[in-house]
Amino acid sequence: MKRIYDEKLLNNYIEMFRIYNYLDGDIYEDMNLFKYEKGEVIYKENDKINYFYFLVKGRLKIYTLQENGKKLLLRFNKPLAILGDLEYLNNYTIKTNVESLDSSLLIGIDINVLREKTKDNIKFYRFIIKNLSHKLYTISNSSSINLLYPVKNRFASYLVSVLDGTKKEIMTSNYIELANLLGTSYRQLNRVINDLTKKGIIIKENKEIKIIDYNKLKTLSKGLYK
Amino acid sequence: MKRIYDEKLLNNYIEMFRIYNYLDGDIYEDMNLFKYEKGEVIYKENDKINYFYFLVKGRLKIYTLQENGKKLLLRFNKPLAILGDLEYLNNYTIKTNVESLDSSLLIGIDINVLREKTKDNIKFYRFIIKNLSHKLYTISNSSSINLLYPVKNRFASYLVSVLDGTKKEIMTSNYIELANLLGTSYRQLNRVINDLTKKGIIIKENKEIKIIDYNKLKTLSKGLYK
DNA sequence: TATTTTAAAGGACAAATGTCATGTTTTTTA
DNA sequence: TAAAAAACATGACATTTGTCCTTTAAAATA
Repeated sequence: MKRIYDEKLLNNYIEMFRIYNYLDGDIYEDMNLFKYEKGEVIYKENDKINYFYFLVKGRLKIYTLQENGKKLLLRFNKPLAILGDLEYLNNYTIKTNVESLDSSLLIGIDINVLREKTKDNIKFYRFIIKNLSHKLYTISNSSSINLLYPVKNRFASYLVSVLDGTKKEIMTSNYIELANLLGTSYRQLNRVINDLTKKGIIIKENKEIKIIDYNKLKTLSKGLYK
Repeated sequence: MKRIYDEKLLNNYIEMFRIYNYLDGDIYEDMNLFKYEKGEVIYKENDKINYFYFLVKGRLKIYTLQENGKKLLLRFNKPLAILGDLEYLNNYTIKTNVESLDSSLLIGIDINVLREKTKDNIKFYRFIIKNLSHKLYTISNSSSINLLYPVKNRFASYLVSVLDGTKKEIMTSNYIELANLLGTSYRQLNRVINDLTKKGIIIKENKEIKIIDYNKLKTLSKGLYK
């Protein structure tokens, strides 16, 4: 982690994501731009929270570690995401690990300063509520899906949800990670991929998964993840 | 559902749960007391939301229905719980079913009136944020637990979490429902109960599960659910 | 380039879980 | 109280998933 002393860049991002819509006044002087490199950890489970962040560039991986050593990827974040909303009013310790997937830029504000300076800022509160609601909405959904459907359906859902209509192939950075994301083992993911390949629904090519039969995939996905 | 015209009772509950800590002024005239009987549905998935509720008496069951007909109990609610916080600022349709477990009393406020009258009420916003944070915190936790641990551990966790230190037996209203709550089948829950019984950890007696060896149960639960 | 490391693929077997069926017990209700 | 319905219990078998291991392919590095 490295602090970036670049007032102009900071202001660019404030402008780009219209952060002035949620925050105002003298809070800007407390904003610091931080750069996290690939693999660097931003939040660590069970730590006390020091900074509230806006992710303005790069991608983050959010996951939990379990006592049995297993790791569960909860989601990815891309700009504009916020970190620390859960801990903003309640004094929880951090409960998920956040790691930078590539070189990321975050605007950080000391959480106590933020609490103090926004304690009457209804715009910011509204922003926080919308963010929390969205996260809750998303996780409620994926949580029940994960529990009730076998990996085959969850994987199909995942594929459908990362496709954007036009694109018909998916870069998989790493199958082990993908297996974690789906809460399963690499072995099982492999079986499922083979199964879908045999059935002519997908094809694996280099590091890509190509969709052959989108309709069948859609059927398998049962409209999950939406 | 029946509206209860009892100003005094309503005021009792407002007093009992200190609702004046979160709301104030002329919103009280918009509060209605509703009574829901056992089995009655308060929120139905995909419906538009009309009322925001405070649960002041009784217990509620929160669950989702999946396309394959399976049902997943997300949690139980007891007073003081709130319904509609997720939909308060975002215009989502309702995404979980809420059903009364016994005869329940709820204070309901027309959601649009509430939105209008609390749009500058930072106390209420703070209350909502705390509630959303708590729900998110809880569900993140249980969600990863459900995915990563077998039913045996989840069931042990469940038992530990519903015990309150002194009590050593648990009323199970219904094993099918309990199986749903844990996201498994009745058959599998039964196997697990038999297994724990054989190992001398619990005993099933009438409609109760008695804890024999709390320490072993605690070990099995791995401190999950907290 | 040669060597080492990491990722990928899949066989073999065991554990966890689900579905279905059938019999028993308990509860509800006519 | 007798009949019907609901809850409970469990065997048999199939499916899903995990663990462990070996081989091969690809990528990173000395």
